[in-house]
Amino acid sequence: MNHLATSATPAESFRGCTAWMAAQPPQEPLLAAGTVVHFAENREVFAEGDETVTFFKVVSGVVRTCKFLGDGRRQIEAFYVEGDVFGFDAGTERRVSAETVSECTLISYRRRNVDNLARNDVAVGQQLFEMALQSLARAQDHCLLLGRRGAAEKVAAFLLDWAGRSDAQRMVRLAMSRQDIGDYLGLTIETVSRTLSQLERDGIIELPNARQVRLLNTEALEDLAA
Amino acid sequence: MNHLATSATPAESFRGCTAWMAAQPPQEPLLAAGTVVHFAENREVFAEGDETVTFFKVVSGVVRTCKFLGDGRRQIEAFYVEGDVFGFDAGTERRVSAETVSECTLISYRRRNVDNLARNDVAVGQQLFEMALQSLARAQDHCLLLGRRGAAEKVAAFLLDWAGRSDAQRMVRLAMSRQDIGDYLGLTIETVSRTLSQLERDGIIELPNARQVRLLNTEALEDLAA
DNA sequence: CGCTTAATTGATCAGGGTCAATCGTGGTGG
DNA sequence: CCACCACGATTGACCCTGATCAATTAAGCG
Repeated sequence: MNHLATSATPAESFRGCTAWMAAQPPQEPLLAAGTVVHFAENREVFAEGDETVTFFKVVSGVVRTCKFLGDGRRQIEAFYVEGDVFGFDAGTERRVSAETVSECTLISYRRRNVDNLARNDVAVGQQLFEMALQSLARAQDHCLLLGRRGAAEKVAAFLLDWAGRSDAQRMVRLAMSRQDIGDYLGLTIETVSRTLSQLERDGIIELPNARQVRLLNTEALEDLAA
Repeated sequence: MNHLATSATPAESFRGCTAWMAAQPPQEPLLAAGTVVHFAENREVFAEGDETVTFFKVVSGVVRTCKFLGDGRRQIEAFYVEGDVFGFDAGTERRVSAETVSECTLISYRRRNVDNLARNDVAVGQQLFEMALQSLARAQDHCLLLGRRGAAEKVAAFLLDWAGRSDAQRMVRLAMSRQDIGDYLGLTIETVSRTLSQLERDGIIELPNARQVRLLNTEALEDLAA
């Protein structure tokens, strides 16, 4: 069932030093306390079906959450980068798996501790709620992408999304493989590759190497992403 | 922009009697007060871009939430039936539109009133949070469906989903048109229709009429939905 | 420097979309 | 009461996008 390197036990990648961030700004009481954990590339953070006892904030690296079909087909729900929070789930059981795309440093929060926090501070509950709605909005956008867009539109939207997260907006560094991109967009690696090549031939992007994309004509991309 | 009958102003369909449900069970303090509103079939409840001031609970009828692309392509995010709550949104602006599939009775709640409630009662915040996570889980399942499943799998999953909501689980009554089903599953009406016909030819379902489906072989459906 | 794995490119195929004709049904009015 | 109409659903013929299968190239890495 597990398609990842199985050598990564939680214990191995765990660097369990509790991080008390006393200097945390007051608008983030929620994140005042947590445990720093470290993962190598392509490791499982948690799996669908696991009991939900923690959630995470990304300090560095990129995380993907995904679901699997019986025959191995995979749908990546979302990518999370520095500052993003993931690992909320309805009920007590994980509805998605989470895996590291690159080497990652995360902060792990015990759900129960945060529940206690929320009991004492309504603002914390408010903040949790907002983060859940944020995830919901992303998932809804993703549905539109998956259900109603063609390959070129999907890839264009994907590039623009990552350009937005990148500081040097013209040069996008992709942390993930073509397989990851395909599984996020509901395409095969071949189609992703061909579409990128076509965009390059059209002079809309440039591909110095497989993991870097220079956006030459953002407007054309936006037209495609419509 | 508005593809629906434009004759339905909020005022028209509004039957603004405040509903104080004193006998409401204690586990639902959130829903203790609201305003009953009534809508005809195929009317807009709210539109993408509207300011978010309310959310809704379905008393009777079916509601769809959806997003549109510039050229009219539509993706239905979810259907809501009796007891479901919809209309949460991150920020102050609607990210989806909501429309009635059938004639509907809803209860409308002012966000602000509920915020006040939540300030006094942590359990209310908790409940809001759970409902948001519920929506998130549904959206994630939907992404997997849209991104990684074929037409037959999509239709089978759809039928099973509605069989679950129906009391007479063998006989599923579809409240929505083929167009709605297509826009939910990321298919055309023709493909939906063809797939249903094929399932009937295979002896898996029976179609007494366009809006009713009898499930003859649930197991085969579940195999398809995998 | 060869080995392994990821990415690209090409040839072919199939699932689902598009366009168009027909069928069915429910509503309306003569 | 029934003929007609309008609209939704079904069915058929054909096409196109993206998947599949296969070969080649490129890029880390020991």
